Amino acid sequence: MNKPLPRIRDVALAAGVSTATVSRALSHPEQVSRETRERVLAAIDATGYTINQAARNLRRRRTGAVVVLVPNLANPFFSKILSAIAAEIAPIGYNVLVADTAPQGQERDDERMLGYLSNNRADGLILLDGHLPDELRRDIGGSGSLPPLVFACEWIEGLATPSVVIDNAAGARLAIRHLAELGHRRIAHIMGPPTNVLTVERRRGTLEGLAQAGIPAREDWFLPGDFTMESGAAAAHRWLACDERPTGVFCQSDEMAFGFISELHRNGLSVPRDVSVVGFDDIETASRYVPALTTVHQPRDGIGTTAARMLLALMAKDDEAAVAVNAGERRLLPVELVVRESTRAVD
Amino acid sequence: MNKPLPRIRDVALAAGVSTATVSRALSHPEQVSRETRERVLAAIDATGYTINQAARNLRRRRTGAVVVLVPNLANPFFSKILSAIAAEIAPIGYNVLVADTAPQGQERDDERMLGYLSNNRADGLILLDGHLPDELRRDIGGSGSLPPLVFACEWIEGLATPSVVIDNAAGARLAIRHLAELGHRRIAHIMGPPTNVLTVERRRGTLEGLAQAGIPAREDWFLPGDFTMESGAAAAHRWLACDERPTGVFCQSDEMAFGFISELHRNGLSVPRDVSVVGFDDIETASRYVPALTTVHQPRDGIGTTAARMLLALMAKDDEAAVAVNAGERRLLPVELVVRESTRAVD
DNA sequence: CGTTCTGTTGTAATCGGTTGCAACCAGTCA
DNA sequence: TGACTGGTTGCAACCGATTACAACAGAACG
Repeated sequence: MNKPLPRIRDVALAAGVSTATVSRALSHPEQVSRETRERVLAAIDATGYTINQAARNLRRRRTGAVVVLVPNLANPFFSKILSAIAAEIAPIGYNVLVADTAPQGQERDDERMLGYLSNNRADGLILLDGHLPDELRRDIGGSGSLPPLVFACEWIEGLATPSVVIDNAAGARLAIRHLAELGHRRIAHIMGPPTNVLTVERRRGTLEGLAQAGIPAREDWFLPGDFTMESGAAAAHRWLACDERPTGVFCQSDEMAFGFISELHRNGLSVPRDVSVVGFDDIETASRYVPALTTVHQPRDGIGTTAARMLLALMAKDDEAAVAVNAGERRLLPVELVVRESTRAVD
Repeated sequence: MNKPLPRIRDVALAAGVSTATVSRALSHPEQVSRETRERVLAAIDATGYTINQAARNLRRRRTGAVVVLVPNLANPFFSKILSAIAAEIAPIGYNVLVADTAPQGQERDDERMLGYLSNNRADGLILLDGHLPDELRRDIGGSGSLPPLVFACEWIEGLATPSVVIDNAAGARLAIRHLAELGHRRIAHIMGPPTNVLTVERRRGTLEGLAQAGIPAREDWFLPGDFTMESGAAAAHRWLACDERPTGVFCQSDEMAFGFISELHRNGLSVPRDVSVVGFDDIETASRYVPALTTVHQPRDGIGTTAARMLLALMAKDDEAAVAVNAGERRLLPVELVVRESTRAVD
């Protein structure tokens, strides 16, 4: 039933050449005469040979894989980016290996995460998670034995690593300005996890936006959250409890906006009638929510694609100098505000 | 900068033993005396040794990877299942390799997909996509050189392959019965892609449900769709055009329900006031949609977890007979209806 | 015609672990 | 004391590709 797979030797035999020639016909076709090449290809066809990646990788001293560390695979925001990365990298012949840094139901397993990073596991690394174990931060900083690596979306403050990110502060400013232009003066702000870099940046942008609009910031209207729908719902209760309710709310993620809006709905309130809401991310559902969500658009495809291309570039060049040049490069992708139905002018 | 990684030989040297002993200390600790084992572990620590997977895999004639074929990574429904699979498989020491069978922006690349299936790419396979190239179907049917494989969610009619699926027809019956019990007699049905097995099953369940409720099926109320929000929106227009509009709509996916509802909303209609809507899947957003969506719940975690465990079991046993027993096993997971706000009794 | 060059092919070492087999040791038993 | 046992360990042959190097043939050249 499980007959042994044909090896390169079998192909060589069938084609009447040496294994070296077969190997070259596959890896460096230009080094083989047309005639032999065709004979080899025919033999491969005849034998049904497929290359043994493990052997090739061992000899070539590489792994043929790119690891993508995702904070939460189940989150559509990340899976879309992952999808774009895969679409870019897989056709080149690399395997895309996903690692969920915070798998559901399990606690973070730093041990295993570190395992992914050792450079005999992958030839390249894309990190969508800026929240890494300290041990690793040290590795990245020092010249540890890490493969080329690119951050996407998130990053680690103070580390000069290539990364592709959006202008989070600018996005937040856009959101606030939009609300301000609609006449909102009492603006609440639902935030992400306190230690998250995105939270910090968007918070900064929010403060700047408020300042630009001449609206004094009220810290008690900066509500805690963690990017999830549930935390958005929790924030809704805090909002309901305000004695002077803000008329506009900027949520640091679309999912929190959904949670917020749906919880208000359960309490008989409606958006944008009773309050205007702006999200952040522009995930797929945003345009099909009720009401369609006004939000800050992130080019998720672009993020994934760009990160993948940067990584491939890094992996391609062994040239130390060139790598050094790119070391700290931070590609900044533009954000834009998409105005839909969830915001309206104050009465 | 890029000093060579320590090899097993270096560890052996440091510990004063042979490479064989180091290898055994790692792979078969019980075969090594406690004393030596500790010495080896200390040496590993001291040298910073990490095992070279390519070498190990080559020698062990395995790949250490499990491939998951996903129809659409960007779809939260699948990414959640993938997440569950990863959570189950990664801790065991396997790499989880994802392959998007229909990557965005690119056409299906059957050539590459087949590459993933050759058993020197992965030790096991989980297929979330029942729509496979013919060439492959043949491989699965025959005793080709495929690794153990499990279908999840979808499957291929007529192939005796282990699979974990939900009772799609039962789910559809539940949905229809619910609408019928609320007094709906004019019921529309928005379907998935015609060739999809899920579409077929759910359509069958729908017909059965209608029959059980004594409602004659009206084929002109079976609207085409493809599981996406956009197709749901398109169906909304067909519904609007009906001269005698159905009062209840069963959508074969939550996303189509979102599309349908949001498009009605844009046209000034509201759910469940003007029409009751039932979805299918119970994706994360369903409970936070406005209105919260009544839908057929799929245990996505359970699907992923079960599929992963079945695969691991298959991979573990070399026992041909045992494999044969499991060959056609179809694990059926239960569905249930979650009643929320998007449905109500007819006036 | 001898020499050099170019293009093609084969030989064999190598990548870095794993594991069958044999050697060895100490302890047990007759 | 010698045979035997069971537990540890080392030797060396693998796994299956890649590639440095050498060999060789034919072309081009003086």
